[in-house]
Amino acid sequence: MTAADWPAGPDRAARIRRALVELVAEHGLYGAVMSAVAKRAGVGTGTAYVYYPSKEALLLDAYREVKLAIGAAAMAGVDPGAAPADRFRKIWTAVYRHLAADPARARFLVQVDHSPLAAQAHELALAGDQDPLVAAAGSADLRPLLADLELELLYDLGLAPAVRLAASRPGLPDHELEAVAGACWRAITHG
Amino acid sequence: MTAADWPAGPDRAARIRRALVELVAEHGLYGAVMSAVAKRAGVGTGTAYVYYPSKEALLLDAYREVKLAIGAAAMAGVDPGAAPADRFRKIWTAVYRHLAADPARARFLVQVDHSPLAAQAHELALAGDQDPLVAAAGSADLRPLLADLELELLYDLGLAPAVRLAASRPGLPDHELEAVAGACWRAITHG
DNA sequence: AAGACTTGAATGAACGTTCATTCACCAACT
DNA sequence: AGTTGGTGAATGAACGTTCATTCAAGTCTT
Repeated sequence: MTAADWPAGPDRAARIRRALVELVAEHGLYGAVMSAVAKRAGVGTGTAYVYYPSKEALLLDAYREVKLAIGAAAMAGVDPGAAPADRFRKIWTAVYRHLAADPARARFLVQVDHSPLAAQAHELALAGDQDPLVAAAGSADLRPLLADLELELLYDLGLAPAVRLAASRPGLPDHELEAVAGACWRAITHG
Repeated sequence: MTAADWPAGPDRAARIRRALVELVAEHGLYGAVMSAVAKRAGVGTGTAYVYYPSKEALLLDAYREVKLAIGAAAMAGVDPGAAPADRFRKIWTAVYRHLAADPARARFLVQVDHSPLAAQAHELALAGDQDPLVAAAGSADLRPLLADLELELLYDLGLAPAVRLAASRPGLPDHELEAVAGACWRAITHG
């Protein structure tokens, strides 16, 4: 490895997670083969197993990382004093823009969310929580506005469309974003 | 084979498709192993290959079948003279109810729709078309009301929530259904 | 040269697919 | 009616491949 290569790779685990995310986005959960993940990360096959005990553990950790980044992006720049509807729109568009800038993450997320790993992944993501909807739904001024539906359902109708949209159409113009965000807000609130 | 067994199995291919749908719903696209599919269908492993050249072909045909059934259920009992918003609500709730009565189909659909097979599956499903949204979106009185978004996006915001809802919450009461259906309608129409 | 880390060929389990064989069924012939 | 022979759907053990995982050997660093 020369100086032109990665700078002695400060975080190999991060590169491995990133490679997994990209390959899952490109070839699906099955198509993302460990040897290919390692190759794209620029490490040997066995190195992945130095950092993770199994492919599943790697998948779950990559999921957690992506979710965490979304949570941070969603919450950055949200004014806690703003009206609930405005806060929601800010969060929604922040999620979309964050993922649209990196569609591989969006596609990765969508695939994991609809796979049998979803249950474990959600549980794990909620544990250390930073999930934007969970945090937002907890606030006292928002909760009475929300329809009486399970959190999972609120997520599916409210924020998940931003994720799927970023996965399939990363280049929507602002006015369409606002329109869809507004529709999602109406979907999760009463009447 | 006695009279108590399957009635001379008029359609083994149908039983194989059904077994696949159930196993994908239970264990995911990967977890649905051909030998298990055959066992659940009550046939030998090789029999699946008498009817289908590959697992992928079987998956796509099962997808087509499920989509076709949804299309039929969605369109049955829709009054072509009704107002567009009412037609949409009828279709939406029909899709939900059809799948909620058989959540395995809903879960199967969701998994395929978010897998790398989605592109092929959609193409194939649109070919023989019976897709409710495509048919509905084509009608002259509805189209001008719809937001200027791609068909795929209209589907994801309009009808797909009914599918996902049926997959995750097959027992929603009528008034919640109406609320969500209304939200979906607002999402795909202007302003 | 000892230690710590990295590697990718080797491993064994599991998968999709094949194919030699079976056998239920039917038609033809006696 | 009973017997024979032909047919092809059905079968499941076996095949070749692929994959996650392991580990003996190599390469740096100190």
